[in-house]
Amino acid sequence: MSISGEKQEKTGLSLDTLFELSEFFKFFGDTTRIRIIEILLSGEISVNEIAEKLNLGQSAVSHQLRILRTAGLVKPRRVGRTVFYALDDEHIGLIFNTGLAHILHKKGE
Amino acid sequence: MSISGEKQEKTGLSLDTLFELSEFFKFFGDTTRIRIIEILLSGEISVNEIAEKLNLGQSAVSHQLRILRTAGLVKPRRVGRTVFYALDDEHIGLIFNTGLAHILHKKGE
DNA sequence: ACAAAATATGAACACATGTTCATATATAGA
DNA sequence: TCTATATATGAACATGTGTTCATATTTTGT
Repeated sequence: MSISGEKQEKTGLSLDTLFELSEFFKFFGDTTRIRIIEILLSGEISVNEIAEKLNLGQSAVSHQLRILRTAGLVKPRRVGRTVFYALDDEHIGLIFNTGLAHILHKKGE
Repeated sequence: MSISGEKQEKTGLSLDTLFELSEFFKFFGDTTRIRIIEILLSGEISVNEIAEKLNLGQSAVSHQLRILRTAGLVKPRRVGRTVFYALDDEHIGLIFNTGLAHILHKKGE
């Protein structure tokens, strides 16, 4: 009755899970955040250095870092008055690179 | 002079590429689109069937399908007056599952 | 050709989101 | 304690985005 049913059953992911998944991808869906993530792929770096590299205001960067920090994608380490940020999760680089591989692949067609 | 430089060089991704990457992830950053993608992982399906499964209006679904279609993530096939949609790119499932693995991993901590 | 069914699309509206500006907090040094 | 530096945060503002409603388009059957 499960396999021979008249309609194909769904994968079984809950609405909550799918919502969380879309919320997760949202973090990658902003140019500033993606650029921050790319920088962090090279290692730990301070807020001001990020702002300089991105040519953005310190406030804008700090706001985005808070979003990434709250989401657990990024982890702060305080040294004196400067705060260094690093990627908190090994998967972040994987997802970044998977997406990157996709668009590079698309370009090469 | 490249390896022993005083500052670490960047990965070398252009602003354009990083912008495209964030735009790409944006497609996954919406609950409705993620749910559509999940449904399409099970195979081709018509617009109305998607709307029924999602309990959403036909218009809302059609609008989202247009976004996914324009982005090349989804491909239409017309049969009579009904249009069946399917994932156009093999990578879509990979990215979906990579993100899914991440949040499921996070939950299990 | 006409009516019905399936899908697409434009406009309007509500809501989310990112940046800026001003200011607060925290830490180091004198 | 006072000042300077680094970062964080709240409010305001502008822009982007998704849904709804109405309507257009496409195709089938009569």
